[in-house]
Amino acid sequence: MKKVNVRKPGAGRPRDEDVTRQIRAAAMELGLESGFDGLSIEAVAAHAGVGKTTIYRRWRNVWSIVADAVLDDVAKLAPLQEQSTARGSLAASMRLAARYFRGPRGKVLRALIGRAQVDRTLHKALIEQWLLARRNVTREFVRRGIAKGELRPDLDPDIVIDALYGPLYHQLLLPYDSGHGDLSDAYVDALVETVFAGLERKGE
Amino acid sequence: MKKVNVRKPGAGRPRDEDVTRQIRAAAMELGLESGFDGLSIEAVAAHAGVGKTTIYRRWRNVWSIVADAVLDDVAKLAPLQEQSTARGSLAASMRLAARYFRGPRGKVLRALIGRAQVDRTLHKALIEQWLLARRNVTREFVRRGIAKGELRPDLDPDIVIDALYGPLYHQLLLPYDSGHGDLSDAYVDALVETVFAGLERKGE
Amino acid sequence: MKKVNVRKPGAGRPRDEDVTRQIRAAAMELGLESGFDGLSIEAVAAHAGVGKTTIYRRWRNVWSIVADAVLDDVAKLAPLQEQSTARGSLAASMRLAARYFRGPRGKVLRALIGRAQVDRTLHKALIEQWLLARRNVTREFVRRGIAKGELRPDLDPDIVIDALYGPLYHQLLLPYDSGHGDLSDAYVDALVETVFAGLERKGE
Amino acid sequence: MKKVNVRKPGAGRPRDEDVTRQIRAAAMELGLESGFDGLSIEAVAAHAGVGKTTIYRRWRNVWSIVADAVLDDVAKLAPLQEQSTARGSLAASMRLAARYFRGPRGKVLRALIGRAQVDRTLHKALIEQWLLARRNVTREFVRRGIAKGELRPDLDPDIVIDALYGPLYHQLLLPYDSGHGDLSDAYVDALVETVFAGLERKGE
DNA sequence: GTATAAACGAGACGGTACGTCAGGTCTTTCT
DNA sequence: AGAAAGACCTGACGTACCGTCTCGTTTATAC
Repeated sequence: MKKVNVRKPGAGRPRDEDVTRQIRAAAMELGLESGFDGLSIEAVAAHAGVGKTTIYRRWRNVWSIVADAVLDDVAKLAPLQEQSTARGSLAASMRLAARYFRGPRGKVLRALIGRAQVDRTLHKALIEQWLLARRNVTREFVRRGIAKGELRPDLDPDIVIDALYGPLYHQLLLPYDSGHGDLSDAYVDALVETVFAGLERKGE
Repeated sequence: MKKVNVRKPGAGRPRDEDVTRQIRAAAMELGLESGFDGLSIEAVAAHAGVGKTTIYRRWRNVWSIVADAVLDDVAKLAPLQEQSTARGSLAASMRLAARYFRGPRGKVLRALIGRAQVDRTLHKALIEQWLLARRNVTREFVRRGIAKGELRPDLDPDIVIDALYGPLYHQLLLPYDSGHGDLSDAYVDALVETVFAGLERKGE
Repeated sequence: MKKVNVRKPGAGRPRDEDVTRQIRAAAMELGLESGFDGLSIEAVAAHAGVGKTTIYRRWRNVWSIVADAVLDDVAKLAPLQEQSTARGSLAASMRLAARYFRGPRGKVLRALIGRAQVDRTLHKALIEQWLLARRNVTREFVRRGIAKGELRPDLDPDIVIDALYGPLYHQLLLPYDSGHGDLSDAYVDALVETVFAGLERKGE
Repeated sequence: MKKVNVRKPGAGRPRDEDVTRQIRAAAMELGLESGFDGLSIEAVAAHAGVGKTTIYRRWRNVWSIVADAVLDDVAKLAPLQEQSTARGSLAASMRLAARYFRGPRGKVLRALIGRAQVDRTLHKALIEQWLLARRNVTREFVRRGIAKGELRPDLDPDIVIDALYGPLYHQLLLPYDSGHGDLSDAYVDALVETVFAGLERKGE
């Protein structure tokens, strides 16, 4: 999302990285306190003590700033966690994701996913830098589970992940408030249990 | 979402329902052809050949018009379908939902859910008039499945529905384009199969 | 300079003439106190307590406002004065013009003529509404002087007026500060005397 | 107008006079082809292939560049010409001035005088380097004419010059397009004739 | 029938933000 | 130390819409 600077070096004054950070911070701060809707370049510039041009030189619109700020530290904030079993890895990682969703950054992610429905570039960035970055790792959890005989051999990893994470995104974006709609660890555990065991009544 | 009209009736010229329909239509048309982002009251008014006041008299903002247009015909366009088994009912209804998501209205729903992340009123309307309206019926499918011994007796209906529909919304909003990311009937069927059977390898 | 409003009447809210006057006044006030250079639409709007659009709806740029304000009351402020002789009429009118040039409006006129050198529309407006409006009357003074035998019959009225008023504009725009460079009545009188009598030494 | 360079010589890299000339030329070229209004330092720098700083090091603003370019060659381009009689000297010099006014440089002079109405520094420069430079010489023409008995002994040289040159500037800045408004030689001759002979009908 | 009252189209109004341009300064590297 | 490049803050540009407010007109009920 950041403008790549391919240019013969040494020409002109270099971009000030401090300024870049200030802008990112200002955008997040303003967004979190007064809502990401109505977040304007003008306000961010003022709050960061920066000219508008300085912002436009780096990003094309407000959402790019926010996306930049969020996607920069995906890995740190909602990490994936491998354990000895596939079920363990998935459950642990889902709990961490749910925790992230519940926190203040969850609000930002919601706004970002929301805006992405109407902004192709952001949509692409989100899928590539957020979704697929995580899924590529998660798929391996599933594959290893299958290989080790833990999981059914005929499973499609992506469908498995959809069945587990889909509900999480659903609760993030459309929480219908029904007892466990708060993305609690209990909800995650119940969900994992349900999906792993299946819906059908066993035996006889 | 529509402004309630508390007034002694018969006084003054009545609202023209044709005008209301024209505005709704104009909003949808403009949104579908040039994107719901950037859809402005001014443009809708011009396209509908109507004064701005006439719109503000009925709705508080553009998104209310769109929500109104969409939520009006939820039941008709993505109906729920009961069959003899819970699995049958759920699978059939999910296929209809997926079809709706794939169609032109899916684009609108995406935009609406997106916008709702940042607009409390819309968020509430969407959950109540769209999500819960459907879920209340769907829950019965699950309950009857349990009652009939078709499904595990310890299931939480909401978690079941999350596990089945969550992936659908996930694919609607963040399609990561991986083979079956197109909300096809095949995807729905694979998903149903996976969730119903569970992930674990059955003992010997 | 004012936008002519040819439109079926009764359509829409009418322009507010008070607002128009406020804007004109604000422009003049700001210009006189802080210089017409650097006079911005934004400042005028702020000072008049008016939105920018409201200004753009009436004029295309700041100079049009000023021209509008000045040219509106040309006739009142630097009137032409007919007397019994051509010389009397010309001298009296020139004194009034000089007085106008000396006053606060002279500063505005200077700025306006200055700007006109670089703005075709303004140039045209100035010549038509200011210069020719006056000259058409002044020419009659000269013609009548010729008819009455007061002035040489072979004179070209325009050259006569140039010889008399040219110096006045010259002193307005490029005052070289040389004793009588202040557009005083004495200067006007000396000028009239010199031009009327001619430069040549009369043959004995 | 040029920044004077009082500095111990040999310290650092010397100013490149070629660069100075390029900038002057670029300013004139851009001004003549796309109007002196809207002439920007940025554009001049780009057109001259020069950094903005390099310009600011020499001049304080665009108009200083233009003034510099014009005033540099006043003497060459609109010279004063002494002849045997005062009338001859004045008429000849006025024709040369009129020719200059008509030419491409006249457009620049107009713009400069225009801008000077709103820019004190430029105003001062113009009066000193252009107007007074010429007038000091012209005054001698008049004085000698008086001394030789050619002209009335009671004349004020400045008023004489105003009466003759005033109309020229008037026609330059506010050409009202009336037959001879084109600063032609014929116009100059008619003007000289009129002013020298005076307006009054002679004797009997 | 004639008030009265609201809806309606048009468009003016005070605003906010947009994205761009230029101003003048500062900072870097190269000459 | 000069020069070219370009980042930086500032402030104005002219435009698009916002939501509110007149206007004159139309369309209904109620007196």
